[in-house]
Amino acid sequence: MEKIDRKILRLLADDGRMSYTDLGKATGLSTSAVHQRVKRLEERGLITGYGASIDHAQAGRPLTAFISITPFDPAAPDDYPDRLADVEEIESCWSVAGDESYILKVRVATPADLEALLARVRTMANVSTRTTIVLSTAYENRPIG
Amino acid sequence: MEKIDRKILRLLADDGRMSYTDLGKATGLSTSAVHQRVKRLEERGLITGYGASIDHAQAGRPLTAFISITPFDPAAPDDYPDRLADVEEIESCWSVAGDESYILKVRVATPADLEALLARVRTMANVSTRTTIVLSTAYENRPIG
DNA sequence: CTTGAAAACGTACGGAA
DNA sequence: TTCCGTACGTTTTCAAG
Repeated sequence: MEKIDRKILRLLADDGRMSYTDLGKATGLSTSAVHQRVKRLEERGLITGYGASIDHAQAGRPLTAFISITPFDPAAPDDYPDRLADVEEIESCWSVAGDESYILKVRVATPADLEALLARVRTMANVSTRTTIVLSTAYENRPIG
Repeated sequence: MEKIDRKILRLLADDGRMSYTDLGKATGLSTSAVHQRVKRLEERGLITGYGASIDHAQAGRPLTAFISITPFDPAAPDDYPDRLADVEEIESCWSVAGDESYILKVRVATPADLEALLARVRTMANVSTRTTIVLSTAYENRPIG
């Protein structure tokens, strides 16, 4: 991939609403040229979508936590993401190599909600859990060069 | 906060480029009414920004990892986020309550890059590290209702 | 919240380097 | 190919009611 495309990705990661006009000025291309490049980046799947960043604390979910899960039954099928997909408190789900099998990132309103969520996760997925509470977020989802 | 604002947040989290026209149709408001609401949500800091989601694997950083860090000196000042802010491989930095003090989420191209990054983090911050490699991302930064 | 009007933007297409 | 200019419809934006 090319230098200008990288720059476009960086700019759009930083401000997904930047106009093609401004993208053009920033890259030294015409509006239509950047437009074509962005469309191509979308088609090739390099840009997977656009989203707004929400202040979840202000939006009613001030408590963030990581839940690491370990299956009770080592022979159990690895379909945790599917089984947990409907749990809206779960923001992210990674399969990992390490002490545990999966890591979930969750957002809830109160400790009581976290407790209830943990109970749900444990019974839905038949796993043991280890929870790490987030005290503060220094930065999150920074655009990466 | 109100039901319609919640809906707007959800829609924009899902598609940060949705037009005010479409937001209006989805919420039953006029274009300018949603426009005003969105601007107010931005001013109040509920919407902190807009971004494009990048396929980092395709963009040259296929390897994601979590690095948990523990200070060697328990009396050391808690300025790790600042000290590490210039390290572009670090996408997120959380202060946590648990076995460790901070969790970093990083993206690199190769295991060798991860090795070099770990060395940098250890010396820059005078910490010990525990690394968890991400095998696959089931979902990440899902919009939360 | 609505209307309304001007400016800016997205988008498609033909042609040039 | 990739890029540029033009042209048209749509969207954004900002008053004022």
